[in-house]
Amino acid sequence: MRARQTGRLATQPALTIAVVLLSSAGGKLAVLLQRQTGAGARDRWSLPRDIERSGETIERAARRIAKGALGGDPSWLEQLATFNNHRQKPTQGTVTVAYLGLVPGGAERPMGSHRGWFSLADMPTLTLPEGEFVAASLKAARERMDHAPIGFRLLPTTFTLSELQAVYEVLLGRKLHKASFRRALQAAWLVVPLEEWRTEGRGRPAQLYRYAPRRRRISRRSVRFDRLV
Amino acid sequence: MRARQTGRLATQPALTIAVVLLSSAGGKLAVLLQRQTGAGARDRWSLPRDIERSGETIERAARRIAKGALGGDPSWLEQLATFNNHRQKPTQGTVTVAYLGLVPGGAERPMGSHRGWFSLADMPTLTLPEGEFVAASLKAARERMDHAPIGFRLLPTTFTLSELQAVYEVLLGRKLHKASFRRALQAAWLVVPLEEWRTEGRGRPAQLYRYAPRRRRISRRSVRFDRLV
DNA sequence: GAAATAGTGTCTCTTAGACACTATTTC
DNA sequence: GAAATAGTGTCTAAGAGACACTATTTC
Repeated sequence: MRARQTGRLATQPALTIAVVLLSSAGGKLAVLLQRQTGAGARDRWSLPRDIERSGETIERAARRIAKGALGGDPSWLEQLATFNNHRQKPTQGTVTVAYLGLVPGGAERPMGSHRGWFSLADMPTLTLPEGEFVAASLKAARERMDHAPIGFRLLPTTFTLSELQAVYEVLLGRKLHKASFRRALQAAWLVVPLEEWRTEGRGRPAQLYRYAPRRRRISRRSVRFDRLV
Repeated sequence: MRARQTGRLATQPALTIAVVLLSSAGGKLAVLLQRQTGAGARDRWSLPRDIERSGETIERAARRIAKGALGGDPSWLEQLATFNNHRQKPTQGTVTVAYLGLVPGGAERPMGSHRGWFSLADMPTLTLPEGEFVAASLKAARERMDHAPIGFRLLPTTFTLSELQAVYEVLLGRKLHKASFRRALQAAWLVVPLEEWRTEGRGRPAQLYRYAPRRRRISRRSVRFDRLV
């Protein structure tokens, strides 16, 4: 039952780990792409990815890849799913574990010529599997946004409530009611106001807030049949 | 960059796929376990599992394993996550993809001596990784219950509303209000009543229902901060 | 002052949950 | 009739969204 000495029948190439790094920039979601480096690499953008190293956990490999692409740690890292490319014959047997990483946005780094943030709307065409990873990451972010503080991980440590609302509007795909949004936020005891204000062009300066969940309300959630597909 | 001919450095054993099959029985959730067969197998219960076969999709492998354990297809099959057992030295490098399968309950099959349904409360001790798979499957079922018809997949095609409510109460971990539960169900247009009734011991017979989602209400869902941990 | 953005008070409509019932069965 | 389960009508309190404001900035 063990792998043959030839190493062909019951073995397969080491796992590939790909990381979809999402951030918010200017009211939109952005994904980090990089040009493939090395000799035989074609000149196209792709997700940060690498092969798992010997003795390394999948989780640690994902963190290493994210760190290598960002220069720092993401604020959130979570496994998405495992795919195998059964479509393409040449890469038959390739198994990729996709991860979702969230990066505090707002800083708008340019990131150089071989690496950059691309708005999801105007993104270069990726390979079919990589496109699926990005789609899966969006789906996951939207599904988990009310179980995990996804919105807060996409923003820097201090933010305005309008910025927070904009992130949630992008994730939900629709406009939210301002007063209602703030009431719900206040009732959940998730943010604390700072004694700082930020002026952004015209208009009244907005107060800055920090994510600091305080009281853990016993979430007496009911069944939500209305969200079923 | 390709695997060496020796097949040791950049390769690893084929993927293992494990399937957590959940069902509802008597107001409780049950998981399907089987005794390991074959020569070197120790006499303990474990999840249905197997190695991915050459050229087989992970998804198809999971379906094959589920079918082998059940004798039929599960009503729901979904990838949970991919784990590697970094704790145990001998199995270093073992990568397991865990799947969640839902099985229509109510039939209460005994399933023989080397295979059976175990209530989650009084389940034999599993290995550490397999225990994690079961825990992850419960977590996933609970998290996705309002995005996917988890409750309906755990019940046979016809069921009473009390049975449905009991399933959701197990998933939520708390009692639900009967009138409120039925109102929400009716508003979502998810079930249709049949002209059949079932008598269960004492009490008024219950009308049977069938899962048949009709009108797709435009789910104008708002942000739910109250569910954040 | 105009335009733009931040932030709030009040009203209404929906809905979850409580309460109290009625209905139909077995014993 | 008692006990048990199914199923419903009504009230209340909470919350989401609409509307209409006030507040503070730049131009």
